[in-house]
Amino acid sequence: MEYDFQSIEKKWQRYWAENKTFKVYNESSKPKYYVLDMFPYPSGAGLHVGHPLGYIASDIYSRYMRLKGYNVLHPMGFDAFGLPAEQYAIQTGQHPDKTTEENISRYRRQMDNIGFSYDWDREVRTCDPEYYKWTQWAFLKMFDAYYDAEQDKARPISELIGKLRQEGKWDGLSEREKSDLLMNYRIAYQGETAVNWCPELGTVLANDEVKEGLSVRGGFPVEQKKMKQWQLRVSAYAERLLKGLEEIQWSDSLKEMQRNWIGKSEGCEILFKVSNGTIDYDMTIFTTRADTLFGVTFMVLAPESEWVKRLTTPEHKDEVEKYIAYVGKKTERERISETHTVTGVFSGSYAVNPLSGKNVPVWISEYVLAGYGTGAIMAVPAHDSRDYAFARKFDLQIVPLIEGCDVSSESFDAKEGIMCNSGFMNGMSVKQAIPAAIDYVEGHGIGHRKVNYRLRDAIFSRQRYWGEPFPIYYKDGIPMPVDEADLPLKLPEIDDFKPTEDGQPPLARAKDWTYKGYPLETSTMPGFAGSSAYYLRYMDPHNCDALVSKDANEYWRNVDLYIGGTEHATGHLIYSRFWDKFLYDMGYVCEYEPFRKLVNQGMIQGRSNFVYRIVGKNTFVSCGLKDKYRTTEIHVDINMVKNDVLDIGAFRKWRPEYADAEFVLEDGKYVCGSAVEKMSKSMFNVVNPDNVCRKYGADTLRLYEMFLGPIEQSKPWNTKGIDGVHRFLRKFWNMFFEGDVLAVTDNTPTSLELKSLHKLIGKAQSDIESFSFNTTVSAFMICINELGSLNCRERAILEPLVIVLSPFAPHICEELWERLGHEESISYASFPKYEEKYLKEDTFECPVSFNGKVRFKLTLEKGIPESEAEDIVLADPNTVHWLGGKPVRKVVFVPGRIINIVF
RNA sequence: GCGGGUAUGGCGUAAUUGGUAGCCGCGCAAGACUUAGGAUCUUGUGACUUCGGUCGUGGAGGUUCGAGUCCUCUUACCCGCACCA
Repeated sequence: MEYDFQSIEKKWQRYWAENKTFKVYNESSKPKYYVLDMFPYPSGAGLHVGHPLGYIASDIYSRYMRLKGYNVLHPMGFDAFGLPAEQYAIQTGQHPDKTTEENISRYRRQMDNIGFSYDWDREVRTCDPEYYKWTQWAFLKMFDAYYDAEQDKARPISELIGKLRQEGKWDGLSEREKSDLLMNYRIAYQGETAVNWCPELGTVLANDEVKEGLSVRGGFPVEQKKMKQWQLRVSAYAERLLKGLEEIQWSDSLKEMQRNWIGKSEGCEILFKVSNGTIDYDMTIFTTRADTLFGVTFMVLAPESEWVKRLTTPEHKDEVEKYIAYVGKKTERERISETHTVTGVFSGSYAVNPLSGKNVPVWISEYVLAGYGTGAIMAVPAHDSRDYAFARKFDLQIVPLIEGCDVSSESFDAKEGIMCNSGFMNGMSVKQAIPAAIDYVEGHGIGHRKVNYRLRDAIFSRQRYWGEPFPIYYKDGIPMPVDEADLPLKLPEIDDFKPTEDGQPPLARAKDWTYKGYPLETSTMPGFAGSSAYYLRYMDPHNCDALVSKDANEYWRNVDLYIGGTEHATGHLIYSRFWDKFLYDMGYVCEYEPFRKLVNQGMIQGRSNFVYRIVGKNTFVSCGLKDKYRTTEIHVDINMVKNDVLDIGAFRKWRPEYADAEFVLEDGKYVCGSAVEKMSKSMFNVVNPDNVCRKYGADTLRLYEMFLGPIEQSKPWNTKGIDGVHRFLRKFWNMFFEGDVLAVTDNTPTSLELKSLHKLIGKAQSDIESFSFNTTVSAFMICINELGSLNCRERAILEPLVIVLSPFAPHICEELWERLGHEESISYASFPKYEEKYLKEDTFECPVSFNGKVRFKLTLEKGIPESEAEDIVLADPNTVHWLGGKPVRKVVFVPGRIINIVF
């Protein structure tokens, strides 16, 4: 009987939708399991074969856990606010709402084609007012909270006001003073800092939205600018975000990425007396190398540091101002690319080294960052390469502090060796000197221990339209929260999505954008706002009274398995953990880590094809001959290329300018060049899963994507092996039929058949649980080959087989399940029990090798029970009694293993 | 520069976690059935070989009776961070 995957898949996709097979309830006697995918941003390009990789894996796991008897929450939604839809709106005037809606339905259609087992009744969309009501709600809660350092958690701001009142710092303040004071404490606060300003996008960006000085979305230059922005006090959670990593099952690399991003460094703050000749100040710097204090030969301030003004002496004023202006003009990108050019200027002031008492000059240089530490450093050129480069350029003194180190051509940065030139530290090793120096500094009142984090507060406002409006209005310029009862504060309609002529965000165009007669905030929230707590909303998506009810939250708790890409390592995955911890502090949720286990699926790269056009001509040269000409490489649509051979007819039709193109062929063919690149529309290398489904079916696509290799590995898409997987499914299908009739018997299976089945069950179980889906697929193929050659037709074998395969290839399995006479969906079946006893053989040979030379075989007699196998002594004492000079006592037979020799 | 990872046939990969290296699939070769094959089935397929064997998991050492797996050094590639004091 023919395996008609198209009608089978259509039939079951409809059946699942109509019967709500995968609807999941919050009440169940079963244990819960929560499997989550990172929800997609619905872009205009649609899904390509890379997207479903993680979705297929999570779907397999969900289906598997259902069969294992769990109540599985497996939802899907859309991260629908964001820049691309808005950029598109600006260009076309089309409302982002409309394009977003269209994109979502395309995504939905594509996902349905693959047969995912989502409970679509729980779908969330971040741009839906009923959803973003809770994003705004969380913001209000953060606005109304502060971080209590003593309890080490967030508390309502009313508690802080109580404390301030007791300390006499509250009563008598004006409204504005009160507001300004509280802004220094609120978790969500408005503050003026240097931000990443992207003029092209007309908005500020968070640190994780900027890479190499360019915006991640769009790749436009970004500059540093001081602006007043809404921010989230993520930095208050730095230590807890770091500690929490220890108890979650994420990959080491991902945890490491978060650790780096949080960037904890332990050191101390040290007070330096500085003087500009007329006034003396105390200036604080941060260092992790207090042991090098005796080698400090100059100080450096960041150009943006507030100390610059105070310490610039009149005779250096011109020069310093010129330098500051020069630095200020540079874009972030220029600053990064010119990292190795040393620039700086002398302020005219001097500082006193608190240990040696020597006067050292204070310089200003862009290599010191305003945002880290105190924006000022002590420079130890002998032991820091950056200070070294600076000292060499401006001819400053270099004092080595480690015996025998050579600083004639580079600094000695390693933390090893014996100290010298260092007063009381002389003779100590560096490892001893570091704590000794800190103790000394603390003991003499010139500084104190300090832990610094690289993690900054998250800039939370965007000067854009397509995002959540802030529930904030301004009463006489003082920011006030919108009443909770008035949420959601809906995004107003506007007719033009560009910023206003005077640089106001687009919301300033909205008519009547006011609340209680006062103007509302015109910025909107960033992309990560809506994605920070979406996993909580899935637990209770239709609740109008709470983000998630207490019952629902206590049942589902947190995500057991989260699958998604690494690209969110320092964005979403930090913010989401922060957001969750805040809600935990305030008692709204019961778990302080949102994602227990996280698996990163690798990227599926595209394989691009190129043609080579001779410069200035409309002639194209085949790849092997291209070196004989001056050519330019042009991406061609991979749909016009088969096995790297170009379909010339299709190419001529592709673009009008190629209609009369000419070709220089090799062996009568035009051979294209190829490369592995990111799958993207602009490189014409996108493989659409719809096409694969049409040609081979969703089950083949699912199996094939898993078969491609380990889930965490990145790999290029190639369709070469897909026929093999498809063939396997056809073979599987044919096992059930003789001609056009079902040929399944109720005979008792043979021991060989049972062995084959249980080998598969055992392997599938352990492999699925360790996410080795590629080896599971291999195991299926082996099993089907074995059973095929045994001409297996027994229901007792085939039925469990269908169940085991069903998480991977659900459509074909449902169809067979039904034909086997079952009325309920296979989702309600239970995973077959693995029975080791079927694997036992009557006789088996255990070859053992040692010394690389001698080999012998051990044969266990028929009928010897496993429990007695331990006591079997090797038959030939001359061969094995001595192994590497040690006597062999016994040989233990362990099922599934070859042999274990015990000495 | 710092951190993480990877390296196995022509290709994607596997190896019971220290125990017969190369499972499964692709590709390739031969054969069968065919008017035909980009269909299906069977068999073979790491290299060398004087057919006895020998060599073989990026490279060089080491531990071990035994190493793809553990340790040291080294090379190449991928990813992340990067004047973070």
